[in-house]
Amino acid sequence: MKLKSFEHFNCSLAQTLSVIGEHWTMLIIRDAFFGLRRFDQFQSSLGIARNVLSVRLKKLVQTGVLAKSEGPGHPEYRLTEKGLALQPVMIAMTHWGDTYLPHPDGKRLTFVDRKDGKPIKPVGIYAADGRRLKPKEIKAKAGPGLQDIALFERSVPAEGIERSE
Amino acid sequence: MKLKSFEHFNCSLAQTLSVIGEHWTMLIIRDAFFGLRRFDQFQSSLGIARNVLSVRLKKLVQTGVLAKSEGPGHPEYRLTEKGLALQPVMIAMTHWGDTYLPHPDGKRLTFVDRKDGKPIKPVGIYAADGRRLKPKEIKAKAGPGLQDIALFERSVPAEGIERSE
DNA sequence: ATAGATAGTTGCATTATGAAACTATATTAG
DNA sequence: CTAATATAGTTTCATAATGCAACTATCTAT
Repeated sequence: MKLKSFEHFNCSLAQTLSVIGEHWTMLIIRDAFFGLRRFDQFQSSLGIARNVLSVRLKKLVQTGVLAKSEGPGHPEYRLTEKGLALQPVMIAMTHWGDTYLPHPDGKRLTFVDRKDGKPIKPVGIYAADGRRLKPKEIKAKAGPGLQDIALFERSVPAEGIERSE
Repeated sequence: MKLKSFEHFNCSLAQTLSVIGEHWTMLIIRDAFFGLRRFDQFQSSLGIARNVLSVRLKKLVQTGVLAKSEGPGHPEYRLTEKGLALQPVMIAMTHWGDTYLPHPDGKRLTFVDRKDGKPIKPVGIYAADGRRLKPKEIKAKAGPGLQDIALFERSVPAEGIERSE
């Protein structure tokens, strides 16, 4: 009765969750984005149990999200390109929290373009021509990799994402 | 020794995770996006244990992500506006999985603009003028709600997101 | 070489999950 | 209206994951 893994789902979201979906993992990645690199930095920043941190870091290295420095000196963990690519996920989640679970005093963090200091465009879904799309203005289409289309087919005309015929 | 909650962190990402970060929760939300509404639909779609599903649904209703139908008839769970606003999170995660944990046969799903059927703009971070920004082209600035700036201050000059001076 | 700091590992108590059986409510068939 | 079935949970129990503290090992500085 192991904790059920999501890897068997043919679903990119489930695949992603199997890598970053465990307790603490996203917060470790956030810390890495903010420059933390060493075991004790993560540990004291998060208050995570050391054994759990150990397991999480190992898996993140194994899945290629973090790279562990080799050679002499204390180990350091840094985001790989694959890990850096999680930035939109992190910012989307942060933005949702800012909006729906806000701090009473106002925004905690703002993300700005380093070049000119202007805030980034709000996270969201945009059409090819740049229009901002609302949840129900989007459809999902099955691609070649969707073999087990059971769920997709079973879906009734959808709430938010209508399936394509 | 309860499972540690993230609510005490003054961090919008942690707040978000305290709502959607538990095992199974994001997949339930995905199913809701694809139109599933009833207990047994979620259960058989995911293969989740019924007691766990029960707990998850209760919490999602309590946090306002899902709304449970009242009155007679079998209960139905639907995304609220707050829940629909998780779409960018879901799509960002799906996109990352498509890119870095792909199915051998190709993309599983494509999201398209319902109006013209064209694929949406790739999920990412965009500058105010529309330029696509890479991870390291972004800085984080502390806002008024960031009272405990310990972590933020401790952060060394950052990997991916440089903190503002 | 020694002392302290950093990076883990080990062992144990508790909580959360997985699975199956059980109960309760709602719907359908007769 | 009643009986049968479907749906929506709850309960119980075994196991795995987490939290915590103590321990060991490795690295760094003096």
